[in-house]
Amino acid sequence: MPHDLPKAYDPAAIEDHWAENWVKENLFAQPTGASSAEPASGRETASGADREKHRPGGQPFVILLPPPNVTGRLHMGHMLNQTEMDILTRWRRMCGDRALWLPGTDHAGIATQMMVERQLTAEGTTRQALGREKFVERVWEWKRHYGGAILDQMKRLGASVDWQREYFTMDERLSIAVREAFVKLHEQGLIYRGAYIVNWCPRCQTAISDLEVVYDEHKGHFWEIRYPVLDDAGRETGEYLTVATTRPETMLGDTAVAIHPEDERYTHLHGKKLRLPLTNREIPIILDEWVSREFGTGAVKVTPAHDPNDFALGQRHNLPSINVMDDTAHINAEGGPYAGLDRFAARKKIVQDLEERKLLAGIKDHVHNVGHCDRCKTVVEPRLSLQWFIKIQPLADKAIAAVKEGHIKFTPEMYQKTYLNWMENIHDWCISRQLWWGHRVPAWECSACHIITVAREDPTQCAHCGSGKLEQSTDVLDTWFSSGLLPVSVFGWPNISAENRADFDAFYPTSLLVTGFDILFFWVARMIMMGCWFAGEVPMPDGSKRTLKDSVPFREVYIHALVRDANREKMSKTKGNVIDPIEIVKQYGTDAVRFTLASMASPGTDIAFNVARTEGYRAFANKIWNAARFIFMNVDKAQQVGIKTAVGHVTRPAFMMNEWPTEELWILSRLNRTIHDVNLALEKYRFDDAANLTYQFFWGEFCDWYLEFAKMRLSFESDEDRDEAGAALSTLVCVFETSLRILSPFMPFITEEIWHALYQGNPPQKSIALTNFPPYEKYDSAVQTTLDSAEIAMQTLQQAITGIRSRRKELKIEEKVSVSAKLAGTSATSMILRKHVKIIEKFARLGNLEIVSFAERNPGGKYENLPWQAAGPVDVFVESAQTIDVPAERERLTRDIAKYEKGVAAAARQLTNEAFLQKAPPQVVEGLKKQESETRLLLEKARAALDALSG
RNA sequence: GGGCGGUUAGCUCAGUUGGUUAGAGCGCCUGCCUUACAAGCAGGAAGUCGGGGGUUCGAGUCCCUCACUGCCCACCA
Repeated sequence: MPHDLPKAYDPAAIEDHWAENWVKENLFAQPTGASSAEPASGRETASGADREKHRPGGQPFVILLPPPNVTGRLHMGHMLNQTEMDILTRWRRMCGDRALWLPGTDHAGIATQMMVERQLTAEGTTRQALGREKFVERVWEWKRHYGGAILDQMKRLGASVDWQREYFTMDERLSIAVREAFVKLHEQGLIYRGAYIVNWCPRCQTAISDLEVVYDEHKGHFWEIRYPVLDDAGRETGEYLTVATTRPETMLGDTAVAIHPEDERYTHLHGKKLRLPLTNREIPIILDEWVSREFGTGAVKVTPAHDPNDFALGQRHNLPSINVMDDTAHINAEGGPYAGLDRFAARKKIVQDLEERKLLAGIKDHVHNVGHCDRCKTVVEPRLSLQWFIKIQPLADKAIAAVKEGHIKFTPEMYQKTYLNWMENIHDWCISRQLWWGHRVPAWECSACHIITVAREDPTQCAHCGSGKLEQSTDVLDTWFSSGLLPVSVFGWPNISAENRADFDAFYPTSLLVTGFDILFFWVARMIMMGCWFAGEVPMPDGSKRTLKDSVPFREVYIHALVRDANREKMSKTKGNVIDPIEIVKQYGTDAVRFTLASMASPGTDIAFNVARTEGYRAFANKIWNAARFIFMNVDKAQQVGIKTAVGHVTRPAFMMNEWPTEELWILSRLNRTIHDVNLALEKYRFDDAANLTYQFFWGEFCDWYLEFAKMRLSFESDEDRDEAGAALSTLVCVFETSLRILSPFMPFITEEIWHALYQGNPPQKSIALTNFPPYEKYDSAVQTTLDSAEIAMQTLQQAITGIRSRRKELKIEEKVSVSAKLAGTSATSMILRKHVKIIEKFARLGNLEIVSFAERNPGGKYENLPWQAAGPVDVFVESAQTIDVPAERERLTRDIAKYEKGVAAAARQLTNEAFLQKAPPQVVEGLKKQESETRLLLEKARAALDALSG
């Protein structure tokens, strides 16, 4: 029997099953092409205009999953990222949009190559021994076997992606896009090849881009080296020019020493030459204003092949460049006696040799930043080498305009500034890598004329001289070159033909990008540049020219925070504080972990992931589970006496609304408000607000109050009881089912399980994910008035009940003991209370309840000598056989009096202020007046009570 | 060196355009196995909103300043 839920919620028992089911059923596949022309549902929610943006059914909502590395394992950052995307996608799908969430993996050049190389090392071989072709084959093999494990993990998390559209960045169709982009940019003169200083990783043996270098502060040294000054005949004059360097080994490649032209210390050296120690080469002294007179010794050794600044100097002064290191940062033949030494060994030896020759003037401690390879942490060597670059300015210009003109919106907003700042100071992008795994650069060098041919199809002869001796460049492209193209390439670019453009027309630009700031420049910025550049060439569906507005790869970017450990430390393998999401999921369930992440995801703040929080949300899931059990139990009871409980609507007649039980009107009103607020929160990417609102509604209102109230009506004894029970049950089921749909984007598993059980195996859809997100109802004013007064009534009841309970506790009355109590209020309040005497009696465990109006509240009889307790609009009076704890009572009252006095004084201060009365808005003044009089009343009561106690 | 954040209860965090007595979860204290749930229920304590100054009738919220803290960019050898 589907209603037979186990007593305790056990996520492990339900989640795997649904995760598999969703994939198997292909539940979230979005068919190719143009809209299925589903009519607009006409649903309306509160924020009218805002909702219009996407609310009409059938509008595309497209998210590209930031493709994880094919070698990747899921970490908390992924899980946060995916939870956010999934919540939004599920929500929009349920709102009637054509939601498409597109998954894939990235070939991740360096990372993957490293992985397989490590494997080869273990086997006692190397990629060089294997050869390029075999190696690449090997990587493919690896990818087929182990790659994409992360997507399986993603399936386990219930990500509602379209698995039919899964891509890999090295897929043929995406490779075609990469090639087309390269060739086109080359044709446009925006790709060039040249010898420049690039960041070189000696371990990876490849160039890397500026972004892939991370700088660490390093306590190093300044070595001050004396370079002998030569006279015109080339003899040492006995004078020395001292230079300071942090990398002495690069002196082997020095081709000058630079000084500031106006540095008076060195004026006499203008035009002179120096002997470069250890190599005996003669190098000139050059004058350049770039040199800072204050820094170091004011004389800079110039090594154009190993430093970007020196390279620029070399260009200005026509200096030769001598590259003294090989690909592995060992000194090459240019280094003479040092050839073959590793750079650091060479450094040591050179310093030693200089010292022996008395050419070392000093060693100073010097703290400076040293660049490391982002991937393998090896110290990066700036090095002259022949690479491919993108002349980035024209692309950056468009990318800047796209954002400045508001075609792309960042959330949180501040990232727009970060983005623009980077984009406005961008440098040309080195896109070639000396790796084997990746997209080959489509350029061929002719061995006859040495001219390069760049082509879409592999050329058979040189475009320049016709020679057949062509060799393709051994370089591959930066991984981010291909991922930068994804928004266009996944929808078919560059093959956009009349028959073949349905996807592009329907889904480009994508709606939203959800990602971390760590790849803002790597990926987000590159996608914007490439998207604007290439999509701009694709005409609009109607044939008109595509403007920048529709060329952007996405309309919005939501940037989320970092997930840290419970102590706010960055998670890292070396620190050993990495939390494996899969482990946590096994322990607490996916739903609880998702809810944890969502509830903590306030924009701009890092998330300190704390399992205590997850425990709390597992408890929440358990709460939902047990609410379901309770409801099912009653539905079954009803069924036994012949009452059928339909799911999905309230059965009480609307025209009798005023007769409905207060709690029903109240919960419907709260539900509607929750729907409104959750929608609003999700629109603003306030996952935390949305989650907390839902939590508060379900636990704090639905379970704590409504369910408890409803229990009083759920009796199936007499016929009369049964009618009432049936009606109560149908409202209960309706509200519960609606709550499940609100919860479903956050907690897809438990809601799916319970929802199916609710329908006893005959659900109206295959999944709760395919139902509608509850629409916010805008009621007409008569209905709204009824609901509003129900809210006031309910609040009064809650305050009365809580007040009595609190009073009982203070009087140390045992919970089981039934006592008498008296409540007083205004005539309106008394009326509400009288209507609900039974409820109050039950909830406050009273044997007798007397309700009076303020006018008649004077204590007497058994209540004599007992103080009143104010509970909002109600005065509470509880009988007690026990003697009162006078000191405790006095303490409480004194505390209250102090609080009230403070409140009254604060209010009075403002209310006697002419300026406030004049300038503050009337409702603020009114509110304050009301508050003041209420507080004053409370104060008087408390004082009277204290007096009574003393007297 | 330049830029951007953060500082609110013991902990982790909310707090919309300045407006009534600053909230939540966890933790803590007290009492309850009340037949959906002890992963629960009921009640309770707890904050000079980092310091100082200013604007305003009114400041957690706006401005200035200081302190501490985190991140991003740059990379003068």
